[in-house]
Order: sequence, then structure tokens, then C-alpha cells
Amino acid sequence: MKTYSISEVAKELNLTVYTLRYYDKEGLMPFVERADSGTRLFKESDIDALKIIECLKSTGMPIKEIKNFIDWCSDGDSTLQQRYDMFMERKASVEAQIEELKKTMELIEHKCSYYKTALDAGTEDIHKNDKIEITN
Amino acid sequence: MKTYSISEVAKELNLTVYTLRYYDKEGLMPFVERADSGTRLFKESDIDALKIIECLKSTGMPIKEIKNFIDWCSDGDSTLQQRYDMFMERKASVEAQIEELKKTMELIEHKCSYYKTALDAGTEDIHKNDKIEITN
DNA sequence: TTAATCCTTATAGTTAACTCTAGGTCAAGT
DNA sequence: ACTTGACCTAGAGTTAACTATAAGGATTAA
Repeated sequence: MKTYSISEVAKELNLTVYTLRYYDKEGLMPFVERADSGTRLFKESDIDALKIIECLKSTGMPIKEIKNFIDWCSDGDSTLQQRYDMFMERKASVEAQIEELKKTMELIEHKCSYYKTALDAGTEDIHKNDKIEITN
Repeated sequence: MKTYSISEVAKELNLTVYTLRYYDKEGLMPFVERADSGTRLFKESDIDALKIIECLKSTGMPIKEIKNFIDWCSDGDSTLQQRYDMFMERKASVEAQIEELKKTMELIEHKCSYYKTALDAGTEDIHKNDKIEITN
């Protein structure tokens, strides 16, 4: 079975080897096997697992919580409920984040047009007596 | 003109007084005036400015870059272009973040249904010979 | 007037997530 | 045989963004 070195995996996932070793030290990769020399041998499935880890990370989940999930995975079927609950919670969190960003977007777009107008006029004074909306 | 104390502002913005003082120290609030005693006196407009700061923060902008923006604001019309560019860049960044989260959401939802199925079956083995899609 | 409750500054400590260095091993190429 | 370069660990250092503490000043309430 083909395996990959840590630098190959780092390149593939756009991480550094430092980061991967750090994840390993934090217990995120108990599944990665080693050569007799100690060198990590990443299987295709290990890379897939790392992609899940990156996915969880991109939801803002801290590494310690991701480790819980990894531990649950090792524990087998008795933790299916926890893992399901965790992903449902992640789903809710990501939904909330998207909503938050959409709200942020509205304000940002308002600012874009505010500055566009000011830029065209050459001065911010053009907005001096705007009706009081949210805030410019 | 009515003013607000640091703790009132903290409550209003869901921040701590520590955080507000930290922002001040980092140069994010040069506009806040002081009483003779040194106590900060926040105006309504200061709170509005802090809301913009919070908005930029929620786009993932680091405090040092937000400070640049605040400095530009103090510099007046000569920095209109920079400020416009900054908000356009923020807009692009937020759009990208939303896209990223939507991709993340797909994987999370896939995992939710994966674990729902496993949970109903009582075992993850139910997925043992799933066709190789992305990754389960 | 005295106690409580604000406020202030300066500075130290914390936490997460890296990021790097030092010192060493190992396998391949010349 | 030896050099090069990729791998390893342990542990130190970095950075951002707080978060807290200490020591003291001002304002209010009894």
C-alpha cells in the first residue's frame, strides 16, 4: 500500500511539516503508522482523516475538541451518538457563522458605497448631512 | 451631550472593559475624550465607531490593520482611496469566507447523515462498503 | 467620614496555534 | 566513504488577542 511522507502530505494539504507534527503531538493523528526508523508513513485514508480535521478546524473548532472526536473515533460504535451530536452542533455553528458574515457583508457593502460616493466627490463632507441610519 | 462609561459601553457591545482598554492601548480609539480625572467619556458616535471596529474584526481583520484604518480616518480626505480599497478588499474576503463555509457545510452535512445512518443501525459497519466518494 | 464602587495606568500572565532550533538518525547518490 | 537532504524528538520562542492584578484616584450613599 502506497504511503506518503510528511512533506508530501504537508504540500497536499497546504500545511507545514511543523503543523502536522504539532497536530500529531496534540493527538490528532494516532492512526498514522511509522517505519522502523520512526518516520511517519501516511496512508491515503490518513490524508482523508486530515481533511476532516481541516474541515472541523475551518468551522473554528479548537484542536482540543477535535482531539475528542478523534478519540471517539478510536473508541468505536459506543461513541456514535457523541459524534453525531458533534456534527449537528458544528452544522448549527456554521449556519450561525454564515448568517453573521452575511450581516457583516451588509455593513461592508454600505461602507463601500459610502466611500465610493466620497471618492467621486473628493471629500467625505458629501455625507455630512446624511439622515441618521445605522452608521456610516 | 450624553456620554457613557467604559462599563456601559462594554455591556452594550458585549465586550469586557479589559478588551476596550486594550483596544484603546492599541490605538483603535483615539477619538474617545476624557474627563479631567482621566475617565473615558464615550459619545454615541464613539460607540458607532466601535461597531465598525467590531464589524471589521468579525471579518477576521487583525487589530493592527484596523488601526491603519482608524489612522486613515483621522488623516481625512487624502486617505479616501485607501479606505475604499480596504472595504472592497474586506468585501472580497467575506465573500470568500462565506464560500468556504458553504463548502465546509456540505462535508458537515454529509457527516451528519453518515452518523445518523450509523446510529440507526447501531454500528458504523453499515458504511463498510460504501462506494468511495470524497471521504466519509 | 468612611466604605463601596466606579474609574485609571502599568505591567504581568494566559491561551491557542503554531513556528523554529538543536541535535541526532537514516537512506540515497557520487 | 562521505556528503546531502529528508526524517525524527524535545523543547524553546512567537504572535495575537485578550485577561487579570496591583496600586491608586474620584464619586456617591449612608
